[in-house]
Amino acid sequence: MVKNTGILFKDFAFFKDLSAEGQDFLKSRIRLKDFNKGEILFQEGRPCDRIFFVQAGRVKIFRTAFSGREQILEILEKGDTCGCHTGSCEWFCSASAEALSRSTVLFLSRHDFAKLLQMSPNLAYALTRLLSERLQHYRSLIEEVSLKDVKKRLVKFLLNMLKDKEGSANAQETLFIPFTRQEIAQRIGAARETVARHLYRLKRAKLIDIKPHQIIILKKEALAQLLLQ
Amino acid sequence: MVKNTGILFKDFAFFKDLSAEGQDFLKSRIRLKDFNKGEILFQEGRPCDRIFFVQAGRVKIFRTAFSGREQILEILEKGDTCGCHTGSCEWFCSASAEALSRSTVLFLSRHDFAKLLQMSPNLAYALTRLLSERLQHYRSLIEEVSLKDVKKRLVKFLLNMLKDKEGSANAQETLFIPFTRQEIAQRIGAARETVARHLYRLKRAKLIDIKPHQIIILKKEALAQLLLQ
DNA sequence: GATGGCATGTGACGGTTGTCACAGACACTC
DNA sequence: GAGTGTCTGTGACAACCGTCACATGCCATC
Repeated sequence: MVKNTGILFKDFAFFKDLSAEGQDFLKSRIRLKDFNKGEILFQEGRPCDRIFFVQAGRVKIFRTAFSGREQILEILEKGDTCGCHTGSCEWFCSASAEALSRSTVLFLSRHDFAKLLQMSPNLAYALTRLLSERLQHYRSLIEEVSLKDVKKRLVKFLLNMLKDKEGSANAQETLFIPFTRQEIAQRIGAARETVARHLYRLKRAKLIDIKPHQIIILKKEALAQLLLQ
Repeated sequence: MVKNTGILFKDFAFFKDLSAEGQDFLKSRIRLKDFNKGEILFQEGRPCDRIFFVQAGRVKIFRTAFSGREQILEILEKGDTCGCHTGSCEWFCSASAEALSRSTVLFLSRHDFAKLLQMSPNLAYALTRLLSERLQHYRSLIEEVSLKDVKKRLVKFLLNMLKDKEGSANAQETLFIPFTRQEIAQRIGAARETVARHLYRLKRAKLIDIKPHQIIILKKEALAQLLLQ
């Protein structure tokens, strides 16, 4: 079932301080599973009996309204893990998860993870850091969705993608966008059409250029300026 | 400076598993401070060098937009603590905090708290739980602000207040509302006027009744029904 | 009892945004 | 190359909501 678990500690900074005992336990208990694009890892409201770690691919964590509209809470990539780590008090999934592309995921039962936490105090400490970072991300998302209009949220999204890219410091940068307009909309809490409209408004203002799967940032400073209004 | 620290372990379930060593350390390092209504505990963006625990009163954690509009992220009461607990990676406050009423707050420096975490593995474990719960709260808030209209958010707010009250199971319940309309609006991400309008719409529909500082839930089931649309 | 400050209710108005509908572009399969 | 499905842009429209403005009510303080 578990192929090349050696890779485990390379991909997950999270496990790097695990004791030898903890490593053995982890290796013996962890399970590997592949998901195709569109497959559901778990669903909001269902019993939550295991936690997972993304080894490859991209997984979206999201909430769905009765209307069918979705809000993406976060997108997990290699090395990331879901937020359902409490020892015992959280019995139901507080969100759903779906693979955005073919993904490889490591699973551990809640029970085993709790045991692992008890065995390795360092791990609990590392977890508090990880959860704290997630908390900050959520705080920003709340502020944006609640207090900023779609235009600002979109610009912030583009500038964040640029930051993550951390490439050359050119004034003109090409962003490869691995998301559909629909997915961008669901991330920033808007409708697909509204996102398309704002993108073209930015293009007409000559702040960006739009190519298939790409967005070229023409005036980074001017975009940043838009956020300060 | 620290009067009757004995009360510490009674009010904070969080510290109950602390080792004797940890207790001594905590008692020697913790500081107490009172805040009047409206006073700022810390401000977004400023260096974040200490964490705090609310012993009495109510403290709002919030974000402010350039426009001046606020979104309340959470309200801390007796026994609660702020979310800025990471050991070293979070140097700036990711939100602001203000006392909603006269409040007594315990302070610990970041450095001391990190030391305490290292000393007491149980504490780190308890902290992961606490952060996980906060994460869930944030997930709900994001969904509501992003996917629900003000009417639904308001009804959800009322029903949550009813749940927290955990009193008698009467069909007709009186809620004491310790918030101004403005504060309710800032909690659910809306404008003061919109909240007032929706409240009166609910009153005209005979689902609630409105008295000074009180809201009487007349038809709990019908209110819950509104959320399922 | 008069005054001022604050919380509140209400009307008018405009802007943003979601929804519906449809057409074009593109990739992929048969 | 035809057909199919998905992604995308765009127009029309209604509705929700925030903002401004103003009146009212309540309370505390003097």
